[in-house]
Amino acid sequence: MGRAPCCDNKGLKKGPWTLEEDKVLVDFIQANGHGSWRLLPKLAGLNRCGKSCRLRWTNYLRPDIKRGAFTDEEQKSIVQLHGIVGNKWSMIAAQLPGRTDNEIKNYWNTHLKKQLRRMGLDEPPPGPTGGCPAARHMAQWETARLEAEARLSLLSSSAAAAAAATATTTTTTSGSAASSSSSAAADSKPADVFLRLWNSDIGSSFRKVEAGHGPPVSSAKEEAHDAVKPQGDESSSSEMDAASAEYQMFLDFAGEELGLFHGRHGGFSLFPPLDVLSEASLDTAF
DNA sequence: AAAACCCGCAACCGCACGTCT
DNA sequence: CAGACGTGCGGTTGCGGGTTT
Repeated sequence: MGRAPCCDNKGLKKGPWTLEEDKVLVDFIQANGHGSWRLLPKLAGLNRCGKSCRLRWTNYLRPDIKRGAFTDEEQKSIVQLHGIVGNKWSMIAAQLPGRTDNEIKNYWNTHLKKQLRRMGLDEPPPGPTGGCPAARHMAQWETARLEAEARLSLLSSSAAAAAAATATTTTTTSGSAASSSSSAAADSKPADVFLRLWNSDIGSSFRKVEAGHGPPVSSAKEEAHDAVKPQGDESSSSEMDAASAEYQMFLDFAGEELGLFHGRHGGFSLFPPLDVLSEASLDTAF
């Protein structure tokens, strides 16, 4: 595809922004919005390329940017999300209000990477398909579990609310959340994907595994499993292997096929907006 | 006190993707 | 349908401040 070079215009200023430039940019955007970034510098009277303006605004000048040290909660979120989506900084940033992708990326590279190394965890190769398998699987498992629980809980409450409000309902909706979700399972809307998976054979096998062992595969076992086929430890039965494979199918299907764990424009969402979910649930449940 | 080194962060660069014509 | 354009993203670089020698 053809692609116009962006910042090759001679004479455009590069490097650190001055206070005056910042002020011009902020004033202009607050008055007019940013509109087309390419046109913005001309309209605002800045001798910068549009890309530079956008970067300055999104990473530094935006009023909703949270500055200062990352909290423990934020750190945990970053580590967990990184385990799931890899170096998808914008997706991670989307889960941390007020933080920019650039900030998170820098924080990861300068603090967390080192911290993990110090803790004896090898630095995971970035990306959903790489990394410490145990950490990644645990993070994915936890995400999938939370997602499913949230949906079940929402469906349950919305079904109850709708049943109370609508006495004329002919079809019975008083079943369990699972039965509600079963009807939802017939639908193929993205919001119901987790429930569909959760109620599938694959999902039920994982619920069984979780009930007995927590996450499907223990860290040590998984590490060994991934690195070299365990020789002495055959206690990891074929059942366990099958569960592990199904678990991976579950996550891969949700992630790869349906774009739940990644996607360029906000495809990843731990908890989609409630209104969207409730709407979809109500649509399909009733 | 000064040079060397280290570290964190802002900014740049180039690619990828979606939309428009 | 192909190419041009606009934008967003991730990786990398370079500068400035702090620390160590």
